[in-house]
Amino acid sequence: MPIKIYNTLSRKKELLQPLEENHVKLYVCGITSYDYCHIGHARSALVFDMVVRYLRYQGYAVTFVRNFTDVDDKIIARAAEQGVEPVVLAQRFIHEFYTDMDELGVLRPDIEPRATEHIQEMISLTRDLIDKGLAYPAGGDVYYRVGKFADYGKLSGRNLEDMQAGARIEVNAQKEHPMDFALWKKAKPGEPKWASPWGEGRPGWHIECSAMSRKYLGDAFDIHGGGKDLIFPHHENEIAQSCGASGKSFANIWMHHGFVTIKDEKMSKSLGNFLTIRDVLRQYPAEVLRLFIFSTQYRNPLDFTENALRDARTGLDRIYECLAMVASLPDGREGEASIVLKKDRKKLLNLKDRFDQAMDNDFNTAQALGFLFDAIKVMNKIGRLLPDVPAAQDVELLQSAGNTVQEVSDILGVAGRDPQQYVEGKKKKLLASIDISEEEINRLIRQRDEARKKKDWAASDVVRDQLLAHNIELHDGPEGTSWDVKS
RNA sequence: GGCGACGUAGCCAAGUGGUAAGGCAGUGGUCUGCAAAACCAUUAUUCAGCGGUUCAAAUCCGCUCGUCGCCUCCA
Repeated sequence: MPIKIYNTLSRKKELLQPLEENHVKLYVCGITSYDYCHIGHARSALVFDMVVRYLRYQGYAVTFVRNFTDVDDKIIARAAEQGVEPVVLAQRFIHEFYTDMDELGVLRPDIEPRATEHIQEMISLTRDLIDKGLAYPAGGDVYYRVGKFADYGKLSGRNLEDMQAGARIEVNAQKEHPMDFALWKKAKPGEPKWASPWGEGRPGWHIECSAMSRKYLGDAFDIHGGGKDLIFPHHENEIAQSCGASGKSFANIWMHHGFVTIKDEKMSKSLGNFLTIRDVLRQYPAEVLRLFIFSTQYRNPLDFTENALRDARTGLDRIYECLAMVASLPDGREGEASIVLKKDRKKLLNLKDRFDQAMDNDFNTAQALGFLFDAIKVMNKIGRLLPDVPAAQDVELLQSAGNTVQEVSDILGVAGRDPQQYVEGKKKKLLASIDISEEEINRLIRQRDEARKKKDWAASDVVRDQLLAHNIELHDGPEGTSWDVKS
């Protein structure tokens, strides 16, 4: 099945047709490492993690490059505040980033280039642009001449005139045009600097992605991704640089994911409404966060609420509980009649196809999850209806559906733990949170049983309420009374 | 001011021309001494509003209202 991806450049869904047969080359803009990462960064990492996993599952070889911006104004400013060297600060937060990514179970990209290790490539790209008349040095800086690049504004759907009308850009006397942007910045005292044909300085932000994507993926590659906020100016400028220098096309498909919002407003440092990844991970396991992120299609905004996270946790429990049920199924017997309805059997057999279809349609994880939960509902129903000696074909159906659930969950990076251990582990964790011993619970249950035998319901209910006060709930079943910690 | 996205049940969210997936919550049922839990079933004559195109529209077109984003560093 062909995979369709929404391309920001054409504003349409397009067929993924890799330049190289069966090999997808993907470049994603990574973080500027000067602080802990927030949930928005987690969405970016998780979305592309899912994309890479899905493409590989569909048989593509994927070369995935994601950079680190480790020299930049914000890093320099923050380092100065803290009285450390910028490189030290950048290195520290790259380390913190890895801690978060590992906790989230994000697969490492194949190549993770750092800006400071590619200064020569940036200088040479800048020189190419000057040679072509697309850039000019001015007072130790080098600027890109946007007016010379005909397609400038094509990605973000703007033109130079409109942008100037509402521009809040400080006028820089050195620039020929207010929208010209820096490829190279002259060093100020005390800042990190490298030698260049234009004097000591450091690269501009946009040039690093052009230089590093060219080095590792070539002039043209398949997919370039990032958050919607990078469309302008970052990606627009990358296109101007890369296409300008190579005279060829650059990335074929531009993928941009939506923001994480809080109370429907973009999460950002300036608004002060951001949550770091570790803030959230303290309260919810990574798999819950993943399920939350994938509960909406990647291009839509995603509002962060306690309620949404709780829903995600309930959903994760459902997946694990279903898988645990399948794992504890008895052996079936050949020749027994099936109790499974034809339409339910079909639903289970079609799960993989439906999942793939949703994912092929611009990675519609929300729809894919809908199909997954639909199948789980059917599996639970069958599991409950199954007689003590079930038909072999019914057991096989559930086991095969369980395998499919496991397989598609892996693509989303959820349900990676042993389901029976998960269910037990959850119980243990709840057990640790109660203030009563198991002996005491069992003693009270025996006491209640005595009362119940005498049909002394009042006394029986007193015990039940007593246990409930300790968050213990009782289940009276045909085989006696069991108990659970209320979640 | 320019450009763009979005508006589907109490909440979240699919659906992109053929008569509204899924989840959470709610309601009913099974079970129970009564409960709880679990499971089963069920929940939008209707898709912000108004017009238009069409045999047929949540889906296409136009206008209105509302929300958000980009135009400055930002995932």
